[in-house]
Parts: sequence; C-alpha cells; structure tokens
Amino acid sequence: MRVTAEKKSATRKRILEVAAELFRAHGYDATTTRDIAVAAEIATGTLFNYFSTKEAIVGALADAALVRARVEQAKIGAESLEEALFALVMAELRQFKPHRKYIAPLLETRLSPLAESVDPNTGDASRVDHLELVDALARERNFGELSPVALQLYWTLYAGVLAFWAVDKSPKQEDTLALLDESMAMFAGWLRSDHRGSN
Amino acid sequence: MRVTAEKKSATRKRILEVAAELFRAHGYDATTTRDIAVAAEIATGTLFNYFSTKEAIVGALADAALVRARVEQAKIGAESLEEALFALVMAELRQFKPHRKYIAPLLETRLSPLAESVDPNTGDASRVDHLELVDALARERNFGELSPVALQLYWTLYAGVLAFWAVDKSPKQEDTLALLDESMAMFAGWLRSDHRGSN
DNA sequence: CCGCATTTATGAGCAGGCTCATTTTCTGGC
DNA sequence: GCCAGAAAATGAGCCTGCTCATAAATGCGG
Repeated sequence: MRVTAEKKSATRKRILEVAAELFRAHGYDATTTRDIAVAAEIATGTLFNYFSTKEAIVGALADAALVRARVEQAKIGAESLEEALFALVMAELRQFKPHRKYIAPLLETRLSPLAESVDPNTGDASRVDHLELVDALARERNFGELSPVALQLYWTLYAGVLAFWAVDKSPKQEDTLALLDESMAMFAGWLRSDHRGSN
Repeated sequence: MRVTAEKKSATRKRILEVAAELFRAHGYDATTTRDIAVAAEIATGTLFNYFSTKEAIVGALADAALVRARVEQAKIGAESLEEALFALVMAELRQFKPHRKYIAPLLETRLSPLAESVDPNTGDASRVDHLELVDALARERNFGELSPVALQLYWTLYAGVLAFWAVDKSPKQEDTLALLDESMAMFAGWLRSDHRGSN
C-alpha cells in the first residue's frame, strides 16, 4: 500500500515535470495531452486519472509556485499596506517567472471572477487564500476588515497586473512593476479615503 | 452582384439571429457550430466563411451592442468624470443585458490584456475605441492626456466590472452598480491625486 | 497461496471546432 | 444564350480534449 502510494505520487510528479518541459518548449496549445502522456510513459486515459483537465496540470504547477511564494512572502517585513501588497505580488511573480510563457491560458480562467460562480471546492482555493492574506495584512495595519467590494476591487487589480505581466514585452517586465506599484497605491489610497474616512 | 451581396449579408444576419437564439436557449457551450449551421440552413463549412470562429459570432453580437451603446452614451451629459464613465459603462451593460447568460466566454478572451498581444487588426478595435472615448472624456474635464498606465488601470477596472456583472447573482445586478460606482470613483480619485498633482 | 474486492491503467472511441479539396453558383464578355 | 473564370457553398474528415467499458494490478481475509 505504501509502495503503491509512492508510485502514484511519483507518476504525478513525473507528469508535472514532463508537462512543464513540453509546455516550455512548445507552448500550451501546441502540447497535446497525448504528447504529455507519451512523455510520461502512461496511456492517455491515465493522464486524466491524475488531472481532470489539461488546464488542471498548469494549475498544479501554479499552485506549487504559489506555495513557494507564500513562504517567501512570510519572510518579508513591510511597513505600509502598499509595500506589503507589492511584496506579496512580487513574490508570486518571481515564482511564476519560469512558467510565464505558457501560464496565460490558465490566468484567464483562474483569475476571472467568472470562475467564482462554480462550486467553491474547486481551484478557487488559491483566490480565497490570497484574499485572506490581503485582509490580514490590512488588519495588521489598522484598516478595518475589508468589505466585499474592497476585496473585489483588489482582486480585479491583482488580476490586471498578472494578466499584464504575462504579456509584458518590456525587456525585464519592468513595466509590470510600474503597473503593480500604481495599482497598489491606488487601492491603498482608496481604502484610506473611502473607508477609514467613514469609520 | 448586388443581389448576391444582399444575399450574403442576409445570410450573415440570419446566422447572427439564430446563433443568438440558440445561445440564449441552451448556452454557449451546449450550442455547437453544427447546430447553428443547421438552424441557419447552411453547411458547417459555410458558417466559417462568415465567421472565422465560434467566438467571433458572439463577438459580432457584442460589437453590435457596443455600437448601440455608443449612440446611447452620446446623448448623456455628465458633469464629473466619474459620472461620465459610469454612464458609459451603464450604457454598455444595458445593451449587453439580453446576451448576459452566454457572453461570459467572450469577455474572458476579449477583455483580457492577454489578447492585446495578437496583431492589432483583430477584435481589439473595440478596446481601442473605448479607451479613446475615455481619454476624450477625461480631456474634456481638464485631466491631461491619460498615460498608458492610467489607461491600463482603467481597462482593468472596466474588465473587472463586466466580469462581475456577467455572473452577478443579485436580483437585478445591483451589486454591479455598486462595484462600478466604486471603481470609477477610485479611478477618478487616483487620477486627481497622482497625476494632476504633479502637473 | 488463493479467490475476491477495490483500485488503477488502458486505448478505442466520441464530440465538437475547424479545414480544405471538390462542387455548385454566379458574373461579365462575347 | 453561352462559356470561362471567380466566388461561394459543401460536407467528409482531421485534430485534440476527454470518457468509459474493459483489463490488469494490488491488497487482504482465510
């Protein structure tokens, strides 16, 4: 039973490795699920015992990156809310970087609030996690609990930054930094004027 | 030649009509291109002589709605920038309303800045148009020309509102109005503090 | 060791978006 | 009318994500 469990997780790992490699080499669309299965030395059907969807494979790669980003973020001390949010997103972008070329299709479906309508046990756990962290960072700095509208606005801005980053053609994606900076400044400024003011 | 041209545009119109009807009745995914072709009394292949993609059909429906929205918007006089932008987006939402149930898949690909990377002669004409109008509205009210970052931020907020609206479950989508209001207030406030201040 | 149950792997096959070689329809000059 | 060339229509068929009936593999009580 243990041997089998190990083999199973080894297969899963192998799928993720070969998929990442193929996606990086040929892009998301040009990599077929059959390609991945062959490279991982399993049957096509078996692939779908491990991941319910082609997109779920990229999703798993992204989740792993987000976990690493969270660890990185926890080490950073930031004064203002702007700085803390900036650092949070930067940590994620650093981890996403190797996957930048093929992660776009995932971002579209995963960042969109359109995805939120589906049942809550799906992959929007990462969104909930992220928003909880943002809320905690705001509370630590004496902003009240963030309203649903505030969270929605934050998420929109966050999604906008990631989407921009995915296609940012400036040499080192420095344009994304500028956008992120302005986005977080805008959000924090709005929070202070529109919310604290009425507290 | 003229007769033919008329017949061609009649076919196009017929495709759009039956597609809208089928999408409304069964949703975007459940409606196949074969269904549309049968309902329009043409062959599957012919459908793709008129629209290069299934999504392009929804795109054409959306474009028509946007044209009507623009007409509606031109009639509205608004004082502040917030009010003008609010009115602009409201006009679009009113026109999109009949298509709300099936328009979501289109929004994902069309609103995302991810789409901007492709060549500029594609469907992002509507984005350029919209942003030019926003820029004009801002100029009329003595904001300077909007910077690329400002336009990017605006577009992100706009996309966030539309995406929210598409899945808004409040009875009359009144939650969308609140979000739109806050979004535009945030944007206009940021414009004033961050940009005019340094002029 | 041996059935037996449960879990996992397999690949033929389906569905649906889209293509393209072929056929049909149209047009303009004689 | 009639014919050549252009434009449009056609539907068989390709590709690819995904499913599902079937077959192996594994674990376990006796």
